[in-house]
Amino acid sequence: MLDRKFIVENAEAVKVNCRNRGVVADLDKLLEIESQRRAKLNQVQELNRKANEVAKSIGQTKDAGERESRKEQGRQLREEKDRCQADHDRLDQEAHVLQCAIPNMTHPDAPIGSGDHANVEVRRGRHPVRTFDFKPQDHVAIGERLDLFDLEGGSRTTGHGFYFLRNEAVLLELALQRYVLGILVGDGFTITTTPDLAQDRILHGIGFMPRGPETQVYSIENSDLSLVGTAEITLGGLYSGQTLEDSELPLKIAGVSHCFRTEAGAHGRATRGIYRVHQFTKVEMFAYTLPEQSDTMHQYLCELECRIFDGLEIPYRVIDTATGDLGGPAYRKFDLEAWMPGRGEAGEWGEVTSTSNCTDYQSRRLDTRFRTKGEKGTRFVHTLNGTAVAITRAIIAILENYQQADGSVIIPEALRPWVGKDRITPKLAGG
RNA sequence: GGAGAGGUGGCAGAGCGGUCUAUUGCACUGGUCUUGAAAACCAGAGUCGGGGAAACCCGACCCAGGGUUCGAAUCCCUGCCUCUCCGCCA
Repeated sequence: MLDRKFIVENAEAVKVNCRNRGVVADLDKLLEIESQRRAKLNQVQELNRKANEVAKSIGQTKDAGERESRKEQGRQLREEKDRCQADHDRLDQEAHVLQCAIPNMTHPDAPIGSGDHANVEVRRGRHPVRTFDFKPQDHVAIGERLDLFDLEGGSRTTGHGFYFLRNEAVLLELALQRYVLGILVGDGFTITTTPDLAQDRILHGIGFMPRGPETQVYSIENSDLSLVGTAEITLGGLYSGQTLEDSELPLKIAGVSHCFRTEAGAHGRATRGIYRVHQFTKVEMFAYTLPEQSDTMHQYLCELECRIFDGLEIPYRVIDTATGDLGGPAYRKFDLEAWMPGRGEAGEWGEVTSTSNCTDYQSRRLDTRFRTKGEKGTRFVHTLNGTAVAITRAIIAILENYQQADGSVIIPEALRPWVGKDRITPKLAGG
């Protein structure tokens, strides 16, 4: 969320930003409520001051009658204060709801607009799109032929959108994790495995909406817990309420977790196979930085994602996401879209990773601050997140790009140490 | 799961209804002294919010949330967390 004082002082810029992002927010109402709240706050503080004064004087008063009359005065002041406080709290709550609906400000270089045409391709991966001398198949057909997924089994036990990985696909999942973790450790990340559940207030802070008809996540009944849609939630919540030292920033953490998403309202061609599923494994990168470091860190995370896919020798392009497609917390977002030759009529780009700079939007709600030595007070850290690897999407990219005319799939060299073979071939019938 | 102990400033650790504006020590910052440093001495110092050009003033904060009271770090209730012991378990 944005700072309330900032909103009041920059109302016009905030309005323009909402318009660019296609967000409807009642800013005028917020400004009105906020000014009422300020007035109430002053009343509360004044009444408190008076009541404190009275309470203090009673201890020093010897005369019994005088004490009684002061007590009565104190009682009345506190009662009046409580009424004002209740008014204030109600206004504060109202303002908070409106405030939460306002998206982050936007990086000046982010393209303005919405839809695919507005997004800008900023670079391509090192490996060009491969040309096939046969009609490439999609991952569903490849997986079926090589016995790599059981979609029906997932559907039977759990429901549509769930799956079993089988055979080499399991090894691929583990190999991908091991491959990126090696890179991340080498780059100074602290690697972690995270809880797959988090408290609703943490989900809120990150920008998710647990519970309610619009929710993107699954919630646990009779608790304040939800399954995480990404480790961004737990990694971002990790220092909630904490004050870090400026000397320990930037902090680079990676987390391996399962991701659970309801994907409410997402249907169509792209739901085929394991492209859009309700559960998958992901290695997520997260960074806490000083405000002046976040732009550089964002570029770095994007380059790291590129390095990971270049290392897998998969063609991709990088997209600078336009304002209309940015989620609420993001100040700027880059997506990596891998070439998926089996998709659509003649192949399509499909999102495989994404990295966002959320500036202080999340840290303000989660109350994650930093202290600068020699400086008074604290400031909010900047938070950034990026996908190191989302297993299912990466598997799709591998299978479709590495498929061979004979029906086999070559294992990317970078993964062979952990898969233990260089090619997936059809299983022998009856084997 | 059972029993017990405890959560107070960066850390250690007092306070048990109004002299708390939270004692004290260590660490920290500035100053005096010194060629420099150490020691000693003096002073200062938290966070959030409100007001102010500023000096500064005001409110809130002793794990969290409720309650009692004119007044709560202190008393009562609930929750969370930590530690010790026992049981159980991968």
